[in-house]
Amino acid sequence: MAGVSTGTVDRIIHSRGQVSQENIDKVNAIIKSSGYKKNIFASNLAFKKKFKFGVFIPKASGLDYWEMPIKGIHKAETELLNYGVQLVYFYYPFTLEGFQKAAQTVLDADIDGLLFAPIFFESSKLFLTNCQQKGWPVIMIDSQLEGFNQAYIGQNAFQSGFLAGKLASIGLAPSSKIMIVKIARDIDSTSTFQQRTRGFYDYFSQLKNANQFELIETIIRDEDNAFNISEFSDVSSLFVPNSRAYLVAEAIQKSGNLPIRLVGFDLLPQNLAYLKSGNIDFLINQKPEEQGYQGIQYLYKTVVLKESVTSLQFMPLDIIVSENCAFTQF
Amino acid sequence: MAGVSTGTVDRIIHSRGQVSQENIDKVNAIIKSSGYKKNIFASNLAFKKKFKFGVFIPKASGLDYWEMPIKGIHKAETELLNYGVQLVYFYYPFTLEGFQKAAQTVLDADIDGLLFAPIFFESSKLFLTNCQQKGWPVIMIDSQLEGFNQAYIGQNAFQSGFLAGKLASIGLAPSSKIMIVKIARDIDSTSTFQQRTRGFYDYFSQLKNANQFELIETIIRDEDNAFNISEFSDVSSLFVPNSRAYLVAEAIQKSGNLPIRLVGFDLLPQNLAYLKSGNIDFLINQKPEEQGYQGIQYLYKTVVLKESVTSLQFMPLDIIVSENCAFTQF
DNA sequence: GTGAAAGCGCTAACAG
DNA sequence: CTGTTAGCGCTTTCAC
Repeated sequence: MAGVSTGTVDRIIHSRGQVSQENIDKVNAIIKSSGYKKNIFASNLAFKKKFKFGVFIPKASGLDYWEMPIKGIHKAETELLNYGVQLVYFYYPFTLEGFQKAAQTVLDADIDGLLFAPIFFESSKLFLTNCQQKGWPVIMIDSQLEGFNQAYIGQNAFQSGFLAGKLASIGLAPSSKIMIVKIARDIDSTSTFQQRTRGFYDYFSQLKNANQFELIETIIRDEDNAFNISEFSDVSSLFVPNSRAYLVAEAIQKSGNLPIRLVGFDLLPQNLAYLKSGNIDFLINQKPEEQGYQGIQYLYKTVVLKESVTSLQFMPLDIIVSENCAFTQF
Repeated sequence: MAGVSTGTVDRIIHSRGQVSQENIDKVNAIIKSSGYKKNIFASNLAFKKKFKFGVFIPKASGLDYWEMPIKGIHKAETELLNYGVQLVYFYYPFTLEGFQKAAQTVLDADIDGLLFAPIFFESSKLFLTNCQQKGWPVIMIDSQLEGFNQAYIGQNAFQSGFLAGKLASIGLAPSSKIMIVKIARDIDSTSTFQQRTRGFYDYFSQLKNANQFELIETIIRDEDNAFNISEFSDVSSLFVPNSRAYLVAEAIQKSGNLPIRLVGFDLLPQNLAYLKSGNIDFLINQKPEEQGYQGIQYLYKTVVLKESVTSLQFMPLDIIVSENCAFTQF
């Protein structure tokens, strides 16, 4: 239509340069007016390059949280198999040293994009700077690296704690005692953990009658140490700001199923078991499978399809009780 | 590999016949052992046919529920535009006659698959039988047509009522009064409505102490009739088994924000407003946008990609409170 | 029954 | 800067 060859049109569409401005304008005008859209089938057929995306997350061991994002990542991998996408996995043992060692391997790899869980904040910042220098598109899941304007898929940790405040207190008699149970190896004093706790407190401070509940805390440093719930028999509701609610649930069950409200995070098999037995009342689901799946899809859309995608996607704050846990997706 | 031409292989793969059994076996064996998968891009490129899917749902009017699935359908439509998919919309006025009239139009249409909301049960059964005779792949959303072994994406209505029972009663003092508010034009006495109500009752009958709560009902036939909440000031918790909780919330607000728990369905703008104002406590989200989106994707995968997809997909029972409503997807 | 061959629309390498 | 052309893997027609 423009009186030029397909080669010229191709150069214009893909901005490969080496075309006269005159032709660029002419062709772009025709593309617009004729509503031309390229045929994806023909395009993918002819375009043979394979894309490699790195997956840089902690190694799942046993009934681990990190099995869950992997599940979603595998799903995306299967779906994109015929679409010229290949994943390269970099798992690392869940220690700072393990992370740092693996980080170097990742940086040496030949990849076109990266899915990354920035667990270790300081090291992650350094690592991310290196990635940016290489010009890699990076999508982060699970934890948000503040101060970096990078793509992130995961929950708003503050808001999830805020929500937990509601769940821990709804329907409770005024002046009830609510306790935060901090089961924290040092690794867990992550920003996510802190932000959830802050959000939890914030919920109560914004209530119209701020003194309606009494908030206390207890800290358990060693998670092997049995939690003695009977010490806290006057507490109505418990909040565990990480995935270890099952440890508390176990204690409650052993003490004869005390009727204490318990709110926690993550659909680990252990947590689900106590949800069904009634010892855990609410779990907030981070949708880790979805995070993994969406993360890979993000890379596909960004790198392969060159679409512009919103880079900040907060996962919904999914409330799970025993009555709806069988119907969660994935 | 089998020493035959591509033509022969093609005839075998598509079961077009006119091939010797010997070759059929030989080629099938090779396909299996070599793990051959056909290149979907090349296939679709050579196979020039465009696919038309019908969308057969009620016409949305104003701030209507049916705007929501359409949102998801449009999203899928945009995504699949370049993939040889075209949608044809058949909207109908939300009456039995409107449905029946439109149904005939749909049956006369030239489409390769159908997304369908079987609101009017009896007529839908007849319609569906006709679709099956035409060999159309059909995906139903919103309501499940029992007795038909057809693809469905939507909630399990019974279980959503069961969940509502939990939400309506959690934390309540024993012997509290809980009321079901049936705001039903006759149209609403749908199976979905009934099933939710049954699920709600079932929740209370399976409680260990079945007499813990007192359940009552009230029926409002004409939704323009103001609901007089002050008649029920001894009620602790209300359940509205359809999307009209906002009518009750309005009454509560007008009566001075009585502290009554209110549980309803669907994130209509009106409902969301009362969720934020605190007059509605829980909404169960059917994810109608997701249903529309997934429905079209189902047709695409089934018809275009010829993948086998699970045909029964229950939507999650999504619990929305004011603390997480800003983070729902879509 | 079977094989040969002409596209499908696009990409990318090559020759000017 | 521009045009030409050989595929990409599959479908389908036509000839045998």
